[in-house]
Amino acid sequence: MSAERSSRRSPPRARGARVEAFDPFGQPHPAVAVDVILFTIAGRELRVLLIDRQLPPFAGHKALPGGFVRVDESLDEAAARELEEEAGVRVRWLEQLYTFGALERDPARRVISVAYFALIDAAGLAPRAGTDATAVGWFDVRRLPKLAFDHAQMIAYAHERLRYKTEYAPVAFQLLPNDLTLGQLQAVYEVILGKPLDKRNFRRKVLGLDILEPTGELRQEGRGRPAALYRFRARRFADLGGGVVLDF
Amino acid sequence: MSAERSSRRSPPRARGARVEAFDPFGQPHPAVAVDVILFTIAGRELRVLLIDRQLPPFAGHKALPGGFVRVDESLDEAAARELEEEAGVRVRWLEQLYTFGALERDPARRVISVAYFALIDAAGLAPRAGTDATAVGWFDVRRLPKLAFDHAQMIAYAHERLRYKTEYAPVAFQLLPNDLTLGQLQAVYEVILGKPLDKRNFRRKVLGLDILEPTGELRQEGRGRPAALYRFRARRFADLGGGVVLDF
DNA sequence: GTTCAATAGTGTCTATAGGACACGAAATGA
DNA sequence: TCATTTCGTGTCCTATAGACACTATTGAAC
Repeated sequence: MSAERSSRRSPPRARGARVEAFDPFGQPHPAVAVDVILFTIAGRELRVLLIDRQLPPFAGHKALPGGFVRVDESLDEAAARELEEEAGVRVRWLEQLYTFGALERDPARRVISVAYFALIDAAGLAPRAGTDATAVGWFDVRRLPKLAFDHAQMIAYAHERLRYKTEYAPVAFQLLPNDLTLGQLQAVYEVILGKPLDKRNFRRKVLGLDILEPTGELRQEGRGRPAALYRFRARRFADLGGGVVLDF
Repeated sequence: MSAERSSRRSPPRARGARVEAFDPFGQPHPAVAVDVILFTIAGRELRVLLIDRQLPPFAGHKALPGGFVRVDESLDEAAARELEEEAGVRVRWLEQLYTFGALERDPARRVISVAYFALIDAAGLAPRAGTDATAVGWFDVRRLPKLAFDHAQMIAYAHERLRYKTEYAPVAFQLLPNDLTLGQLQAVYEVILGKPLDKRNFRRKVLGLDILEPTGELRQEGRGRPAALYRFRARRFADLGGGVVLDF
């Protein structure tokens, strides 16, 4: 939701007053925001990026990065921009999740929020606080703090979509570096799905999909026998099953 | 789409001027609309409901029913209301499809549109023109006229979602009366999926789902041997796989 | 340098789901 | 009564996925 998150355009005002946007004919009108659920994998946990809200409503609560959509940018652009501004994170791929439009989801005014979700590999784990948000951090989706607005619902829905999508589309690769081992990949699947997988069945299936090519190199994964490295053969993200590829 | 569809709140104005909504701080702001893709089955075709636009932009074009979201209604309510006002159709069930937010999708101003889709059985085939729209009609999805805004894209996406959903959720029942024959049901599946299905495999699968109970009656379907009637055991729509149940 | 601990890598059997496939039964209309 | 239309039924085959256990290679500890 995101009301008043953009401090740039949200001067302090009286609490309790319901302030609305207006259409060209002077009628009150819902405002439009985007919120982004950004997942990563670390420590065998699925984590989501949250920021600290500074302004009411929900000042002091954790919230998803997000903010109002500008009139000169698309929804996809707004989501990518807010993620970069508020969390200092650039993503290659975004997918629209759902649009939340309940009347009282923002207690201060009527805001409709288009939720997006995105995935990032562990290398992007150190987000810098952006201009708008002071603190940024990663939280285990199974142990979330109290969240502003309906952000808990958004995260739950995003997690569900991620689970479904993992079953039929190669989205899990977004959570790993380009070169990866089958052990890493299986660990990612196990974290997302929340259950252990059989190693032999997993390898048979993944290798049968013909989306991995061996690099010929080996990698030492802690101790133990070194594992063969593979590279994800993304056909320009054509088979990610929807979503938006950001080209930069 | 849907800009200026609500004639009630859209007086004539100069062409070409880009009129925007404003947020509480005087900044230009996107407006929010809903559009509804309503499908039915008739004449072994999948048909979609379209209305005639009266006002620019795209005056004279066919368009989806839809309009601006009011500040005192949820998105779901707005979609149901517009469908009833513009097309005289009440539906029991709606599902949010996608939110379209490209900059130039409405040439007159910035409008973000939340698309919904809904299904209705053939008994609802005679929609009355509502207050806003003069003419309402059903069109074969394979042979659509030129459409306003990005409505052709919306319909294509809705059709795709309907196909996917048909494979795993019992949505097809929305397109048939309460009491139905397996022949009718198979015909609906064949129209949605666009391919013939094997009768014996179809019956084995559907009956194995345990969602149909025989009423014990027979129905004469034209000529030929009478068919057994079944009733869909909707567990309060709990297994429709998402969407909004409207209770009235 | 031997042993231990940790991870990598490999094949078979079985159960289930789904696709292909053809004919007799019951009704209507000519 | 005959031709036409739709209803209703069972078997085989194949593909997919789950269950299941052992050897190989490395680093660390002793």
